[in-house]
Amino acid sequence: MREAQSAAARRYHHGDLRRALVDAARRLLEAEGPSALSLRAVAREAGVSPAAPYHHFKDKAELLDAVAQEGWDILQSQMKAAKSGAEGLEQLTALGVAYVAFARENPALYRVMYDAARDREALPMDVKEWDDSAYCMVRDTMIEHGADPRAEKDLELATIAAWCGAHGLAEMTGFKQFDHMKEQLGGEQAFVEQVLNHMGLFPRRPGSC
Amino acid sequence: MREAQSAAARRYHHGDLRRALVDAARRLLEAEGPSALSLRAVAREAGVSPAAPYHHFKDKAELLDAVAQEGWDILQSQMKAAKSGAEGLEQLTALGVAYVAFARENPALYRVMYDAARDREALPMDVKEWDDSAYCMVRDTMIEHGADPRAEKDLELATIAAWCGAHGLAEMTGFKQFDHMKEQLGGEQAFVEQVLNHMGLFPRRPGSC
DNA sequence: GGCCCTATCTGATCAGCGTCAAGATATCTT
DNA sequence: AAGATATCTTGACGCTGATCAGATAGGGCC
Repeated sequence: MREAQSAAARRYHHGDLRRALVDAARRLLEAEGPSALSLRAVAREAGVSPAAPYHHFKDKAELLDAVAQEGWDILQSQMKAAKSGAEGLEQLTALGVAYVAFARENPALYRVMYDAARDREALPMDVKEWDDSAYCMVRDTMIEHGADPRAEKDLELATIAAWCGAHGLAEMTGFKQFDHMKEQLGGEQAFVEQVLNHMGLFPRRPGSC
Repeated sequence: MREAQSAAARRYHHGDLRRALVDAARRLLEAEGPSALSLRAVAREAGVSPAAPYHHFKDKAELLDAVAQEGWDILQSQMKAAKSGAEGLEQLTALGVAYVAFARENPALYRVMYDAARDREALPMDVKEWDDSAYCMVRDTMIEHGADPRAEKDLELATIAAWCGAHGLAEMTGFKQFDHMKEQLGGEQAFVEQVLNHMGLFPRRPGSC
């Protein structure tokens, strides 16, 4: 029953229960999906009583926020890797693909992340100032490939449009309505790339097109 | 305690409890938000015992699916109205604005709609065949304004891209990160229009741009 | 080293949830 | 009129998030 805990973990005073709870939550999330993620189940998984988490988190929402924050960190690092794995303008598509891939490979985590953002505005609030944030990565990539950094408004709108498009695609890629198209294009990856290319990923110069 | 019910509604046999339950659910949803939408609360609001709904819906999810279906119907009719209130290429933007406006004005309902779609694939499955569906409205509008109906794949990809973009924008427009930009543009409506215009709403002809 | 203070964890408890089974009641059919 | 059927109620079960008093352990102070 307690094989999931390390020797250190089963002491009365746990050592780092906060960490252990977040890990347990992520384990449960992956194994059982978001609906199974009860605070009591997390406590059970971590091998402590149902009331123990309340010494480390104000309530369930605060635990979920911590899980979500880890999700943003992982997403950010995967996008960083994707960017450096591509060249030229394809970096933008690569960022989008990495975003959607993360959401598709970690659907439960991605959902927790956005539920936290919606319900409690628990997005990293400094997302625009933080140099490594997904937001800044997209914006900077646009600049690196010719977007005018002085057209600040256009640049920001284009970044927002790209983010929204990626988020929408991430949530809808799994819809069965698109199965036929995915098949026709030779897989989900190709489908995602094509849809991304149909979005205005690159900022429009005034009067272009 | 029972003033919410009509005379007919308070009989032992309700008459049309199914309808009353869906209405009660929508009332609760608007008043208290999605988290308050318990089956027991819906039954209470309809003036009926907690077990009564089970004679009309298999479980809570099936009730939510019925609520979601009404949401799609309303969204569709609002988009139809928006299209006929605009001219030329602006019809496409108008469709997008109407979509986002619906989501913003009925956030709880919109969320129920997409949760149903995600968790139980409870989207109107014939969305592509149904002439008045949002999907077909967008696709047909593109054709009416010069998109080549024979480039079926491109057309479909463009429609999907538009849908994903609108959905993403609908879910993210409320984020505080964008407040500065909304203010700068003179309101949320203008913000939505601008972001939509930065998405590739219109299908790309091969080689354009 | 011994002692107390404080942070941490447990166990019991509460109201509310989704769901089900058994029984009561009204409507429909014949 | 009577029996069959659909509908609703009552009562229960196990689960949830949350709170509280009490048990326990570790760190700082003498």
